[in-house]
Amino acid sequence: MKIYMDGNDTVLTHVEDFNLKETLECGQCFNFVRKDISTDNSFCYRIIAHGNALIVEQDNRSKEDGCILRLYNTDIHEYETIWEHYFDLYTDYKTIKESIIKGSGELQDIIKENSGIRLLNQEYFETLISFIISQNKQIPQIKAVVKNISQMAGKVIKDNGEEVYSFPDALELAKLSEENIRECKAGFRAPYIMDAVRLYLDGSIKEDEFIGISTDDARKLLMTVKGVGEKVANCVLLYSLGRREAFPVDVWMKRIMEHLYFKKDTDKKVIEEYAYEKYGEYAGYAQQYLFIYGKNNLMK
DNA sequence: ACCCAGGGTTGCA
DNA sequence: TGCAACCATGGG
Repeated sequence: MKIYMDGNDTVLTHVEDFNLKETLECGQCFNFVRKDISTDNSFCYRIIAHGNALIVEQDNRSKEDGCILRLYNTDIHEYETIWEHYFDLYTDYKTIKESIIKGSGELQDIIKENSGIRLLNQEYFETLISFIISQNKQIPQIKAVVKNISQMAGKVIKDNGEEVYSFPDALELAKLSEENIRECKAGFRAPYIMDAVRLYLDGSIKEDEFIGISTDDARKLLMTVKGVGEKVANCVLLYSLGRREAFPVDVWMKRIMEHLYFKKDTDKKVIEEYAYEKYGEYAGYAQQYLFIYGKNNLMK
């Protein structure tokens, strides 16, 4: 990978195993919009993360040498402090993909076709609230609630001539009433969000509490929040706390794993443990490919 | 007028 | 421990 500045933009070339569309639209992230300047040859998105807004474009014309990414109005410092980590760009996906294919040949085609999916490293508090919102909702609705909450409690960010809003931190969110949160269309999840904010601010689930504890203990700690069960906790672990062995099992992952391996109705906890035995530290990555597999083969 | 959405809690056996 | 009703809201 090569990095240089072009005017106000940071440009990355020879980026391997990276696809912006696959990465954003696989259900791990809700704080982005596709920009209408996307074309057949390039995809352009605005992502809001870590208090910043980023317009990023992937040019798909140069596949042999890896892709080209343009981060608009972004200097190298911002790239290195925020986006390199966010996009998981220092992780070698070749090894990961080879390891998964070795144990699961049936995923080979899917991994080759979607070889650019990356696991993002998102902000912990935002991820926690977002996946509390996600329960029993579809992705467009989740995105709408995230946007509503940001507009109500976040900070204004001026980005390329437009005004957008950051996802509020815990102190900003704490200023809202449960009724305010309901107005954002959070529905019955509003008290769950209140509970998460309360526990975050009293320190019991802040980031530091997760340092040096096992993933099982981390999962249990997250599940002390009302409205956080196994699935939501695993999403938070996987997408924001760097626990790449976490394996969220939702209704679809249950169907997919039953279809591929169990051939019968199987408890979600059993599926999660099987995935950890089969994929180990790469279980979370495998989950992304499995989901695409299911989307292509089982969902209609 | 239904039914379901990448769930979780509560209540009741 | 297991199961199913219920939870707001929007879209098919």
